[in-house]
Amino acid sequence: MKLRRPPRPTGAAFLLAQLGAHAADRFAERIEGLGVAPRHAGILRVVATTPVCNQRLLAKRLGVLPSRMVILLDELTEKGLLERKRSTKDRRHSEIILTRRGQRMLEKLSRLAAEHEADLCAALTAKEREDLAALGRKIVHQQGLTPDVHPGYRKL
Amino acid sequence: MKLRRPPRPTGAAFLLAQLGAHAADRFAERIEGLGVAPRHAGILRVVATTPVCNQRLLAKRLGVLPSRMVILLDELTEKGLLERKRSTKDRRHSEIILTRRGQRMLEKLSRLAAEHEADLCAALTAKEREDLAALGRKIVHQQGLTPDVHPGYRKL
DNA sequence: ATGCAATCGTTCATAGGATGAACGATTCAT
DNA sequence: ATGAATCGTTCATCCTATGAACGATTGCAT
Repeated sequence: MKLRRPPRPTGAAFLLAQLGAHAADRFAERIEGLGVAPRHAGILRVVATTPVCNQRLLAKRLGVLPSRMVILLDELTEKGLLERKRSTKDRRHSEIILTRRGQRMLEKLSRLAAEHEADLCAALTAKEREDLAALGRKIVHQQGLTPDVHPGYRKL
Repeated sequence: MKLRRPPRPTGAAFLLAQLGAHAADRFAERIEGLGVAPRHAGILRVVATTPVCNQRLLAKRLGVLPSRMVILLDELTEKGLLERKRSTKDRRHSEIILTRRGQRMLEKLSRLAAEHEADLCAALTAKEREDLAALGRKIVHQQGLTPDVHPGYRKL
């Protein structure tokens, strides 16, 4: 396929979008065997780092509608990775807690994430990786994004 | 919301996915007023830089099923941005060509992309932007991604 | 030349995620 | 005590993704 060159070299914004989609896809493939999808992984991550955690909070933090969060938590509950515990003080809330199995799953996910990172950045030296992360963090901060959370993993 | 700190600082892979989704969302918002979605923009871009261009080629290059491409091209044709011209030599193919209007749309998109880039990288100096882009290009190359194309813009 | 496989664009059916309205149960405020 | 607000949940609806199948057309082998 013959191509005319695009007028300008590819900008940083386009590269970020391209690489982000690629990274998300590859991560999804990598954890597929564990029986959970990236969106589940994100939930487990937030639940583990949020002491008192209800569904409303989770939904808002992950940028998902509460009605959707119900389904995702149903799936995770069915897999035995977390439990809903009705609060005794305010029986409208249900506290979300990780099961032992959920904690083990989170550890596995952590290992796979490290492998994922290594593969994705195979072209970079250790210093370059840190430079890239530092630049990324600058943008995340200036753009007002919540660290360690991102919306819209695609697929599954 | 009180949070325990995640065990490790955020890795480059996660940052890329987070920033990529953010960049894609912001770009989608920015071009919304033009009446086209990011996936349309991607198609126009490829059509403009591919001299002889049929639907099969487009679909493969953009990672979309041919059946989906039919619909996307229908939408762009309805907006008068491109035309399907049956090849006289092989009447199975239809050559996709940009209309004048499509070219003007592409120019507008180009301007908005530049603004988008400026806003997204507002936290970085010119040199930092170039460093970021250079690191990104290294990864794109090593990962075997097609330059200037990325799959799966989300939304609209 | 004829028949067979392959190619291209297209239609169709199906499954799944996103979105927002509405509801029951419960708690809070006045 | 009554009405507003909160939380989890159900439901209906829209849009997208996915792949099977089809008609039209062409290339190839015999």
